[in-house]
Amino acid sequence: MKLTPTQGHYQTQSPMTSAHIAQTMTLLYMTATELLQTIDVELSKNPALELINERRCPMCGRKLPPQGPCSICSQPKTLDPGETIIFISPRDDFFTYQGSSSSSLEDYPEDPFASIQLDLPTYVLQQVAPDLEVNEREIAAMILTNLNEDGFLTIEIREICRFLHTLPSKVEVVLKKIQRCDPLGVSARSVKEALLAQVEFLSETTGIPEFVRRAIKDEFELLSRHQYSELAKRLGTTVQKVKLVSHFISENLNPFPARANWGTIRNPNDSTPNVFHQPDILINYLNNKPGNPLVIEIITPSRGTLRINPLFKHAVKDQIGEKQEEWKKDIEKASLLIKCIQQRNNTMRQLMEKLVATQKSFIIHGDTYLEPLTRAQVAEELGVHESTISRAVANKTVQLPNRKIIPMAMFFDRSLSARAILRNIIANENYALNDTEIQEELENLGISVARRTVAKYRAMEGILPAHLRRIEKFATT
DNA sequence: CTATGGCACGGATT
DNA sequence: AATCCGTGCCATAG
Repeated sequence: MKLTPTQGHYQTQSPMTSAHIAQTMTLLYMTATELLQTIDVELSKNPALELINERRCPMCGRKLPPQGPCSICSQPKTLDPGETIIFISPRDDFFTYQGSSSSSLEDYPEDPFASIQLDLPTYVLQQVAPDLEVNEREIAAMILTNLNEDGFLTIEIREICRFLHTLPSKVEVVLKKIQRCDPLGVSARSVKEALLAQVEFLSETTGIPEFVRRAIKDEFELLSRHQYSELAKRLGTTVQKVKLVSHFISENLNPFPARANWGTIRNPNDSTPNVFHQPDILINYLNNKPGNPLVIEIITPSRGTLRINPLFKHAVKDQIGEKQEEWKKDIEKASLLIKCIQQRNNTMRQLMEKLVATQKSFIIHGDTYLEPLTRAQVAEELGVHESTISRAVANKTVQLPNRKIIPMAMFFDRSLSARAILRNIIANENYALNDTEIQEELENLGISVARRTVAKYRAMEGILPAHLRRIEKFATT
């Protein structure tokens, strides 16, 4: 692994040991959430490692103001001068960050091709409709028309009551029904409520670890800050168990019901719930204004800055014999961890630079603009091994400016844009085109795929074959 | 007879 | 070495 000359930054790069490389690799695999957990583990068992309550830039180590990125390291650079701001962002507020939520979806440029998808209210309505009493319908309608883009209810229950002349208890009933629909927890009034709704639903089919409910219900604040020891105390249990709880939550629950992956294919009979982890990368427009440069925020979890405890380091000298050896090892391990985290940040940033440079229009304009890209290409351009990129991409998610959360691997999807165009062709067809005709149409647009492949794409998008579309879309009996 | 889906093969990707 | 993806061939449903 070699350093690229473009990195004019200040990391002190000492020669790498094999242990260093190995650990960097494992850290790369981890999502932000997992990384936080390993750091916590390390902190608790390694006395040489210390967390100081001070914001510092993870790249260069400068002190930072309470908010915002490092002014030096976030300078737009190299590939894309003046266009993209990219920085590593230390955060601790895991379940609560959401960028600034003021902007609504309408503000964003539409993908001219990606036009046909159900909007959230319709999609949910289709699911609840069979379960609703007649007099519950208008309540449901009102709830569903007052959701924001994350799927939260933006209106007070009593307002609904006043408007529809009904009882709060009635509204609650409908609300409960809606919350059981596909973006599980949709129509909740807070992250907390959304999570609880999801727990309720899951508990019917699978087991829920103990304390999960209580942790969310009563100690949500502590939970979202990952303050395990305090949490354990309050719940009257061990830190171990609390970690299990936290892990369960991040694996199985989604704090923002409608934000995950909305608008891609969704298969009603596919039982895997629409759950994604917290994003590891946030992409936004500067000041949330479309048209502004992109701001890439790479999340690195921390409540402060990690460093080697100077007192401990000092104390080593006074120790003798075995004890000293042991302590030295601790220091070594601690500094290794810190270096590896830096390395991880560095790799992630380089990767994102490349990714944004090539996939910018995808990020801004949507699926159809995805450029074909392989991990191998990126690896070569960055001069790192393929597996490094694979690891960096695996299991991570990215939140786009339109606030959808997508798996990072989507940047490498070979057929996404072809499928998006296919969707569009079918949306605009005048009669039900068969697969061969679609294939020709795609050929005209410069996409050559086999007829058989068209069928596959169609299936992936959940689009019916021609003869069935004829009945459904064009009522030609 | 035509349109589509299943299975399996081979090359690319991870 | 394992997996994914596009494709061709063939069976079958309409």
